[in-house]
Amino acid sequence: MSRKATLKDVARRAGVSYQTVSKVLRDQMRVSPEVRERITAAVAELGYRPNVVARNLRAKTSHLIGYSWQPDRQGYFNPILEEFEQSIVCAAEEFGYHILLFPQGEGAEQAETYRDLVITGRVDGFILSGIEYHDPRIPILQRLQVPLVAFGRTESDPPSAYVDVDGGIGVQQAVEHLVAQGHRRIAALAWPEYSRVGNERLAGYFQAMAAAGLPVDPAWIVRGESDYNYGYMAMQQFLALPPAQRPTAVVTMLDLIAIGAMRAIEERGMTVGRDIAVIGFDDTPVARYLKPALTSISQPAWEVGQHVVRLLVSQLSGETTGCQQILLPSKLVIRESSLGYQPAEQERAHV
Amino acid sequence: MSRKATLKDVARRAGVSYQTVSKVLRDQMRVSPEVRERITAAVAELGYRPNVVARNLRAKTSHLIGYSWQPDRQGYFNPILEEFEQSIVCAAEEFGYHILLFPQGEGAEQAETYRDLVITGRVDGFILSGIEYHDPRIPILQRLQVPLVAFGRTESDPPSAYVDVDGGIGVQQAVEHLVAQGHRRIAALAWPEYSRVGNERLAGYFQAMAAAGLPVDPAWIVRGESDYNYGYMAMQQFLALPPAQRPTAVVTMLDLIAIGAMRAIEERGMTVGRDIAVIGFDDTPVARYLKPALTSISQPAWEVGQHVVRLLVSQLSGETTGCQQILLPSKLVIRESSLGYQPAEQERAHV
DNA sequence: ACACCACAGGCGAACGTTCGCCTGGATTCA
DNA sequence: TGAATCCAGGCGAACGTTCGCCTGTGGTGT
Repeated sequence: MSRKATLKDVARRAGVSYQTVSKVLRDQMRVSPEVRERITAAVAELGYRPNVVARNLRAKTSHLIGYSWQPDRQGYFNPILEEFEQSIVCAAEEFGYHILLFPQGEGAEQAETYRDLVITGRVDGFILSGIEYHDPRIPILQRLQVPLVAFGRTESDPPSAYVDVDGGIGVQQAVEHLVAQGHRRIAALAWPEYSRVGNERLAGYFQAMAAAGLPVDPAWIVRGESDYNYGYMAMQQFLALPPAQRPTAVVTMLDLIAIGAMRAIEERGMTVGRDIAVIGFDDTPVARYLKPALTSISQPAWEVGQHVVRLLVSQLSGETTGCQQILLPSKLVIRESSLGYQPAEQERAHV
Repeated sequence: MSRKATLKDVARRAGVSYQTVSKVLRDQMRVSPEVRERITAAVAELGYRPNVVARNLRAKTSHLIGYSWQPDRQGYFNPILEEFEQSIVCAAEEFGYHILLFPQGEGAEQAETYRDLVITGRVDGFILSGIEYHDPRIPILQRLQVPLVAFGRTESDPPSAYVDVDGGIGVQQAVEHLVAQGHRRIAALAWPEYSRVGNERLAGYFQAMAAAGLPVDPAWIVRGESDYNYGYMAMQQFLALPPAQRPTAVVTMLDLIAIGAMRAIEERGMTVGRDIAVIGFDDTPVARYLKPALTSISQPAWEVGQHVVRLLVSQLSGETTGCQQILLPSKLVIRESSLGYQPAEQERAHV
């Protein structure tokens, strides 16, 4: 095995032309059982495996899928994307594809990167995550006419394929759950207005509040970035409100934000759950081990990955099958941080 | 741009042979300024980029690096590997390589996967993580004569390249820190004996205890897997020991284990830090946000990735440069969970 | 004026496949 | 028995590069 065996080596050993070997191995040709036997024997003896580079050159394909992902800010963790990545790798393998990772660059340089990967024939298609409004990657790739599937709703024209999690449903469930626990003043720690994902989730909040016939005080909606401090500061802001206006429950966009909020509550000498309920998002692995255990909204990241790959492979094999846009529900996971609510004195008087 | 431009297209436009274009673009040939100008103009107009598949076929290379990684058990999170992965992707790109992900299979099937990736010419080399004693992947790849660099110490013969974090140093620092805080009975929540990484870290513990002249009670060493429950149960076990034998500080192998231990302490009505100090490992992003904030040992995962890629690329370019084994130090990050120790009455009497 | 050399640039071949068409011998049918 | 049919298998070409060698021209030294 000093040199890798090629079709010609196998052919010489089997006493046929190398093209015949190629065809037989791919079941493209009927041959006598005897010849077939000689060929398979030669393949086994030489340990022959087709050279994918040569194959790809001929077929103008690479059987590689590019996965564009943005390196996380230091210290920010995203278990959802981690699970998603594992999912697409496993799914791709089943279809005979592999995942090529590349970091997402900035602006024009980024466009060049995509163009390069496509034009140089490195990848056959793309998977994108972290889709935001007017994501610049979509038009770039559409102009290159390369198949793509996004994890996240896209609003391009023509429409492009995507799979997304309906975060609104989870938030809606969360609000309903809080209402059932007796909460009436429910706040939301949202993301900035430019965040598509954040707005979709927030919509679930408004919908559920309206459905429950509860008013929404503008002071209950605070927007900020994905970090602990935002949750901490925003909760302090809530706690500074007069008791009658102060929310008794908070829905957040991220577990880390929820953790910040929980800390602010505790530092005020209050108890999370009993005094103020807190709900996170993503159901980070540690959520269940926090004290109190954090109620959170979990995303079916694995399923998303499976669907994404399935859609992309169907595009790559030329099938223009119907619906290329899939929405999966998120799901509320109830734990201690949203249980045990005991309204304060004046509250109970009101009810 | 309906069809991708090739060397021949550029050559036709520039009025030279396509081989000349190839050589000029790679600076392998001196040409008249005039011809060079015509060629670069043609390249720009056609948006030509060399087809990497064809190039790789000719050069018998793929410029792809395989990264073998084991899908995590559900709910287990490993921010270290996440950071490591991002690091190798970025570093590889700088050298003109890309990272190909593939899930690690089991046993014989696994060997077949590696063989396939190499023999079919898909990847030029491998990066491995999660190295354990007698890792089966090393001999497989060595037999295939394919360059590899591991994240984790290997003890193969002939030796193979690796980069690893010296976890022992961090544990040593942790113990020294605990001793400085006044602790004398320090326990260790270790990993099973088959864990190479665990044993290396535990060695740091023994070394530091010996250096401080402190005896180690066998009851203080407990072994278990990487989960919350192990930390929780083991700590309960410690708490059941008679006060004079009970450890006042615990060093663990993972933040999640430390979290379990903290919970057991709190449930017993004791205070982490003041009564019993707890130290984690990996410095997970949430560690600083726990209550109390968790002292932990951080690994320079990003640097490890940079070194791994550098070593691999040097192997791939045929350089047999000297030292191919690098050990980077881990570092103790002190937070509340190991501060504020106040020995109980009888302890102070002893001192 | 002749041999020599440097150098710009061309040309054929090779990398390992896959694809489409061709060939020649055996089989079938009238 | 002759022509039409079938089928196993061969052959040349192509995918887009890179590599090594060859050629022709212009300049230089004697």
